[in-house]
Amino acid sequence: MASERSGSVQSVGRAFEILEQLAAADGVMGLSELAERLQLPVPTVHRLMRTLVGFGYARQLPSRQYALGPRLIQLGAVATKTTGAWAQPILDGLVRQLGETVNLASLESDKMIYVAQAPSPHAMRMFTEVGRRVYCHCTGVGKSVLATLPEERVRAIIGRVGMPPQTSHSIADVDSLLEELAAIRRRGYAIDEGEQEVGVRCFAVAVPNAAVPTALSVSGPAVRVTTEMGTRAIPLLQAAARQLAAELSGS
Amino acid sequence: MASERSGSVQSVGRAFEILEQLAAADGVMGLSELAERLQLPVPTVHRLMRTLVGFGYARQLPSRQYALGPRLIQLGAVATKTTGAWAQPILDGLVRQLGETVNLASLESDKMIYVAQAPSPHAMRMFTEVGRRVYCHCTGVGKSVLATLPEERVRAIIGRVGMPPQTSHSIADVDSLLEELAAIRRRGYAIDEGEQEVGVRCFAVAVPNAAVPTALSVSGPAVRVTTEMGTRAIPLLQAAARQLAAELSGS
DNA sequence: CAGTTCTTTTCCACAAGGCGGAAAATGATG
DNA sequence: CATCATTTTCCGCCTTGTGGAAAAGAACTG
Repeated sequence: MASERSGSVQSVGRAFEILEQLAAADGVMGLSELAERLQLPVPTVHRLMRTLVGFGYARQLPSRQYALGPRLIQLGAVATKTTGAWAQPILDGLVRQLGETVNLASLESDKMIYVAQAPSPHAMRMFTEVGRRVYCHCTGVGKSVLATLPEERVRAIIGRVGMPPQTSHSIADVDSLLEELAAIRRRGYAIDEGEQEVGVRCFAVAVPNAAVPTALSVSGPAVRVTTEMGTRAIPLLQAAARQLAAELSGS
Repeated sequence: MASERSGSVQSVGRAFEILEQLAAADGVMGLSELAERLQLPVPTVHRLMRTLVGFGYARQLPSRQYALGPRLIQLGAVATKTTGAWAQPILDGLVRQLGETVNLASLESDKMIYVAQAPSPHAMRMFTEVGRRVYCHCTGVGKSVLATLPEERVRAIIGRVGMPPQTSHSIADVDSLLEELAAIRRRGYAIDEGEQEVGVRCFAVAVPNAAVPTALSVSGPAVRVTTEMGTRAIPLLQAAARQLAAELSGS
């Protein structure tokens, strides 16, 4: 599950696996359960937990269970700001022109993670939090990014995380996906037709030559985000993507 | 600066010190600068950084500088949710009754960290982000918490972080602070009269018997948060604090 | 309330894993 | 193209983390 690259400091990796595990369980967990899930001896986990608690990255409840600590709040907030800050004005501009939610997402350990968002002014809108992680194969941003990668790397990603379908429209096998990616490369943008969530359509384009593969999308209910809107949105998205790319290499 | 408790795993502690350092510098830093600030040899920092980057908790910019990574966004989001979730309804209730911003903050490594907030409906309001950390001696929540601690512990905290004044109203020496704390214990609540930010008044009470010292406050511009409002707010705050304490021990 | 079982925590001998000095790559600067 | 600054790799030493075993606490139970 966690990406272990060689040359990594073991204990640090394990500490973060613990935090991820807690986050996945959405909050609290006992020591032994934690050890069980991570396939690590209990004392080892305990020592790491003590360290995390000592620093405030985890806390121990009166029930002796563990939870994520408040110190992570600040780190997360700063990370959000620094990751998305440079993009925010551009996203805001797009929302002003298009009136629908615009997202920026990057490839991170085989999934897409949303790093910035400008929400639509509409009351009924997508519920997508910055920081959320989604599969590549069934999202506009994910497919745009995959389309920029060599086939072997796409296969590697799918091999590791699989292609669990999110809706009945989700692409379910590798061959269909590769075909779709070819189509995306041809036309220069990706469409998500309710593949991630029923009734939601999304247009997406990749940010060219980004150091870490990144894409930009507009999404909203299919009744508002129509094909006609697409013809208007695509050029704007592509322009914004180029602008982001420029800023990215500029700094 | 960072709280090192014995029995901690060295490399894990260092890894987090790196992240904190990056967060403090509000974003990006080169390897050698990082090593310099942490007083650690460059190769050591490099190895830890490689680990952090490998896992996605840090990223390396094209300029080879390092920044906080997107993976922290999610951890922070979950931490925020699980830390403040149980308190949110109570805070929301207070805002409905008082019409001003309500904050919940906990003591964490000698400073107060905001763990939950319910913002005032007013347009002009305090800008306080959840996750932000402030000094104890010049905030309502901080003073309320200090007032619950034994004098020696207060002295220890001040000894470590000092009392840098934030405004001309800030308490600037230990003796005045201890007097103020005595007054707070007598009357049962703390007042912050523009000690943290000019023109902002704040009433605060500690959550009794919390495992980790925690306090609750209402704050806003002094023109709205008047002394008269205080007489109305204090009993509500105290009731809410008791309610929080109950929930805290209940779970 | 002793007896049983589960979980958390402490202890400690062992050696794996991390450490950091030195040197090699890489890239910036004049 | 030489020089300087910074990042990255290498590798031997030994500190530091590891995890089995056992103790200390909670939580059930008859």
